[in-house]
Amino acid sequence: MSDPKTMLAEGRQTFRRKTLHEELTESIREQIILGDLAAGTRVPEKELCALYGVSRTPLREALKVLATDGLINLEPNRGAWVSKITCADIDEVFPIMGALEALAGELACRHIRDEEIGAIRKLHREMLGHYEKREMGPYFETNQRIHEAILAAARNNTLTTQYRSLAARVRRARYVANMTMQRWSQATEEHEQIMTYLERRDGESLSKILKKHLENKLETVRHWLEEKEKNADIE
Amino acid sequence: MSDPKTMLAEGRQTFRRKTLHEELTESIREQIILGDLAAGTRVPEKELCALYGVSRTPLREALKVLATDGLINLEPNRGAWVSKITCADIDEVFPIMGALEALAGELACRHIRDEEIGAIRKLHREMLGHYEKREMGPYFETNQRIHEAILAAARNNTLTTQYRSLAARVRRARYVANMTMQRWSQATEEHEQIMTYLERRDGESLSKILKKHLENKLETVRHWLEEKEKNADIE
DNA sequence: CTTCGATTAAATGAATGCATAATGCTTTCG
DNA sequence: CGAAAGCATTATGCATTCATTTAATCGAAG
Repeated sequence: MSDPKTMLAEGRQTFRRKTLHEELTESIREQIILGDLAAGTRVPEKELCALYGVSRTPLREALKVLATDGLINLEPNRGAWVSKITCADIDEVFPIMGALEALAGELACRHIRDEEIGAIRKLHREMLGHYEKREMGPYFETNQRIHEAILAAARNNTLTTQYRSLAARVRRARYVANMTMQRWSQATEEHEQIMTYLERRDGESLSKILKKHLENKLETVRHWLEEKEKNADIE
Repeated sequence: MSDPKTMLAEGRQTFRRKTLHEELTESIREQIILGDLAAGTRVPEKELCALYGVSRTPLREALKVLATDGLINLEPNRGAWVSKITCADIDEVFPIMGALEALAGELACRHIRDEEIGAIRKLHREMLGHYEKREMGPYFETNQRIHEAILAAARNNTLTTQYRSLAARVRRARYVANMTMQRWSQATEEHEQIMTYLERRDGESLSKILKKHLENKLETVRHWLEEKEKNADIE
């Protein structure tokens, strides 16, 4: 897109001084995604201003941006919250991510170069290693990099942006969700198929399996969230 | 999502006072979509402030939001432009819209009620009337309402939001693009099929035809934009 | 005449201050 | 003793002001 941030990303970003509100947006977004700012907590402007040592103006601009991204809720005269993830949310978001990943797979098969497939294959093997050692954290990490690589191969910046924006909203949940061993092995199997279709450049099949992969992922997160919401009712 | 704007939409929005920056965001967004603010024009803060009679603070907040929506480009210390629509842009955006509409169709078939199908059928007939009378403007209008109705039937607010955001970015082009008669009749035929599959609640087929519909739409807009960019090169 | 540089004007980035709406507490009355 | 109303405090919305960057114009040197 004609968005300067993406267009000039590689060439200029390094020495382009960022404005305060940009840095704030990134920083706060990260805090939310990583869970440092827990879902549901209020975000008083004054407090964050003190924390970052800035005035309210750039902070408020950052909050507006995060609100349109869906990470924060703003209500006039009532302030800002870190938006909660509910079952209803992920029921909405995962199918969309599925559709986007399906498209990404289709496009990737058209555009991907051999060396990129090689790189993904490597990531895939790495992920298998983590699976066998039951290293959940590194597994997630590598898993995410694979999906990012497929997105990159799709050569559609807007698609990447949209996907990331949605992913950020649910990532907090995905980090914590404990997969059952059964689901984990199933996911790994799906990834095997993803790899196969990608190497065959079979866009249609890749598209389908990616969509299904997301549907299954939804089930995992869903179960976890239902438990959590049940517990939350108690307090 | 847990966005208060959507959650409280029916119940409270009517008597919830809007803030200045919200009104500004809406107003400017509309101006851009309708083409009152032409693509590529600079948007000096001072000028818009004078126009709306507000200070720079809420205006700047509105611009930040529009920038994340992709309607405006912001470059630090250099100001804001209404983002241009290039061929590259629509090549990126239309496939995504296709994927989203396909999903919408699939979900709609699961959730749509008979009376909703009836309403769409009515819009469909209305659109056919505009087609036969060659009324391009009303045709577009009705066409858009049909797609909106399908989205509504999908019962996925996030999907609707995402779709609208993308649609806004290309709508300016779609308004102006002149369809050839051949393309126009093809589009009408596609809509006939859309209607059929929707009434059969055949999600898979509806999904496919909607995706294809968007692909064809892309071709139309593409041709028009290529012409335009050629002309633009002259100046 | 062209080009490089400096100075100045204009526009954006950020901070401060003021007005207003919302919340919590106290007080009073039923 | 409980509930409602009024007041005080706090936080947000917006305007204003100050600082920094960009760019434009004018002048001087090659």
